[in-house]
Amino acid sequence: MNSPLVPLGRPRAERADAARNRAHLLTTAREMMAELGVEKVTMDGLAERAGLGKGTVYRRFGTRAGIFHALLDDDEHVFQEQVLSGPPPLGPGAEPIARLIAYGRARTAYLADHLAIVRASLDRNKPVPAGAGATLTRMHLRLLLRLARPDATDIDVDALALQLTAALEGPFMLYLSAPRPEEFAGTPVADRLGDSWQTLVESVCRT
Amino acid sequence: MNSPLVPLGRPRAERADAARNRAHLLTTAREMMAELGVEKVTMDGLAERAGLGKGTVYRRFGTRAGIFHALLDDDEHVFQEQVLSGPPPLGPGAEPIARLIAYGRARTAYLADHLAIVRASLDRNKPVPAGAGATLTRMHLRLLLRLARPDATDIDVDALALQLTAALEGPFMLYLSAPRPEEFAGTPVADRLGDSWQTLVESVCRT
DNA sequence: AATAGAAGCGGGGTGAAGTCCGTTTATGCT
DNA sequence: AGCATAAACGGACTTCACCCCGCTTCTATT
Repeated sequence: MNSPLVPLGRPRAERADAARNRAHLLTTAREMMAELGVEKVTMDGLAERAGLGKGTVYRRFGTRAGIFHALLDDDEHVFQEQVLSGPPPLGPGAEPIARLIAYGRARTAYLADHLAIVRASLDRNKPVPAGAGATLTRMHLRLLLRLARPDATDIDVDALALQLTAALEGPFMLYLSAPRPEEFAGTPVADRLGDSWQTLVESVCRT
Repeated sequence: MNSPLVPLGRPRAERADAARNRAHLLTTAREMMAELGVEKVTMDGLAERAGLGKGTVYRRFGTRAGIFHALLDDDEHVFQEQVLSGPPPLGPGAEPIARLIAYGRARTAYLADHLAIVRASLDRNKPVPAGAGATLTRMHLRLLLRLARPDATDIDVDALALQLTAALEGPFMLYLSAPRPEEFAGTPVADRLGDSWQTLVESVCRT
């Protein structure tokens, strides 16, 4: 018989060699990034250095942005974990407003730390920054806004969440020029944006 | 003698043939955009259709994004004019808060109208959206914020202006997917963002 | 009107992203 | 172990943005 009636919940697991290659490509990409800078990580170069064909690279990651997206994924996951089930005020348990502020600060720091990769993971063809970060931010802000202003029937939570998402992530994605990636992490700029975020949230949530 | 000691305040005016070619290229670009969509406007294609060399296109516009930037320029100029010397509340003469709200609504409408071109004018290499829009927005918001909250020594006007700029323009640049450009102009989405902007500004400027 | 020299022009060249498709290989079944 | 098959692989190919540089044309000057 066909052993399991529902043999494969999903298409089937990734083949072992494929998984190996994915890991290897990611490692190689990180090396190249460290050595040459983000700009110099090309698909051809990566494939060659990894000793694989270009087709393979594309099969695994789809696009150049996809590689950086994958690179981000681990860290993004850790971040998400802390938001969803870490200690307050970032995680659950604190007042919504405190959580909003904490989220903004944490996200600001995260973006500052990952600036180069985040930029590289933007795909100029697809408008929406692929899966990860922005969507999480938007969902989370919407949730917290609703909690913070449960009464407010007058405000458009979806639109506001979208705008605050942009306010939080936009400066890094669009408006701050960063010749040297390390220029933001741990510098006043990130702090100022964090402080300013707090002011913004406090204003918006004042009843 | 060399007639004028400071013969030319600027490098010298654009040569007549160059100006003609620029205009022709812009016209052709508009045609191609209307006919084929933004994506299909390639540098080679544009040059060929205009009956000019690729080199010429590059000399005139520098980069692909530069073309769309130029296409935007006229409208951007009109917009700027209205902000700097049009009738209130968009132009000078109204209360700062009213002007902030009016600016946001006008800018939202503008971006919705020009979505496709604005997107195309983003240069994935240069982080800062080239000259025009964003900088104007940022400057203007900063100015108005200072006027609206002259007392506030506690808030970081620069950072806040940056975040509000992102809140205003970010949704169009990054987060709204627009398979059909006309989907936004004049639809609830733009209105909702405009309304939401008003709420945001009112919150931030409440003393 | 002639002229010098700056500004403009053209199109072949380069590097990188992304596609295609014939070949190879892992995997689950017998 | 042997086999069938879907998945993975590789690398040539296409397309596109952008560069380079020798040649041409405009325009200010005399």
